Amino acid sequence: MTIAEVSKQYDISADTLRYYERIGLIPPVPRTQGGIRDYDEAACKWVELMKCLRAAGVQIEALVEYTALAQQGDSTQAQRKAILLEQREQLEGRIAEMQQSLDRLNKKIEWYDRCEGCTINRIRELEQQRKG
Amino acid sequence: MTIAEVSKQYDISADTLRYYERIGLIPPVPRTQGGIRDYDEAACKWVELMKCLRAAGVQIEALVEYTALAQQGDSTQAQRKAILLEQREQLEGRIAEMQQSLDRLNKKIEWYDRCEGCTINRIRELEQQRKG
DNA sequence: ATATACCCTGGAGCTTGCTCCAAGTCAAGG
DNA sequence: CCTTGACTTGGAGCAAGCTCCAGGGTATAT
Repeated sequence: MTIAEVSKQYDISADTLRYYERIGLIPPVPRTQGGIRDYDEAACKWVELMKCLRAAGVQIEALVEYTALAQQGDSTQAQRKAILLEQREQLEGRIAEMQQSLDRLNKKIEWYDRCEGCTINRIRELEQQRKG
Repeated sequence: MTIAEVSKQYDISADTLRYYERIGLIPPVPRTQGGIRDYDEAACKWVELMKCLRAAGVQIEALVEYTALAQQGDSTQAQRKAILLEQREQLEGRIAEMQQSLDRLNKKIEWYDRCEGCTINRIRELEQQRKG
């Protein structure tokens, strides 16, 4: 698969794919004898995993470390697992935080719903600003 | 309340608090006659709300717009509500995406659990790389 | 009054994560 | 062979969101 095809399939720009490889977020991609990237299935899977974890806000640094360890083979399994556990914890934390913010947002929206079209709005708004 | 106290209470740097006011993410904070910020309850509430929504990844731009509208009074309620609805939708989307990534991460971790301490690790790792 | 600690503004600098570009190479059609 | 278009690298540029700093004002204690 060429970089353009992978780019299209996973909706990641070719520049970003090259960038990811450059910084070690994905392992070196196989090349044709002419030096052109030729993504195999393993490379594609890696791209897809990284896209997924990056979308969740996992820091590139942690993923780079994970990728580097994976390339060093078997003996690094425990370390790799530790990274995943750490990232899972952080991700769970972020999700919980976002859930709280969502609740907060819902309450704000409910308040707007209740006051819609009512002439006392301004007073309530002032109250809102003053005590909650 | 001085900026240092607010900074401590909400765990936001004084620089960031000034920055937020500068860009209009929070409305102008009351000042002493000497020109020093003196946060009142309304200002603190605003800080707290913005901290919450920012932590959830809501774009500063949308929050700035919301704050600007709020300062224009009553007539902007519908617009403010529209912003919140839009941001809620985006937030729900991000949470769902992160939940998927979490599931993915959990599967990866389970795989490490299953293979822990087993000599066939390397083979499975290769299989993993090749087909899953 | 002067030392010390905190506050002010405006603007420059930094980090993360891309994104774009120049100059050159590779590959497939005519 | 030559054109056309996609691919290559290294490095510069960019956007968001802070973070830091110089130069100066304020406030409180001695």
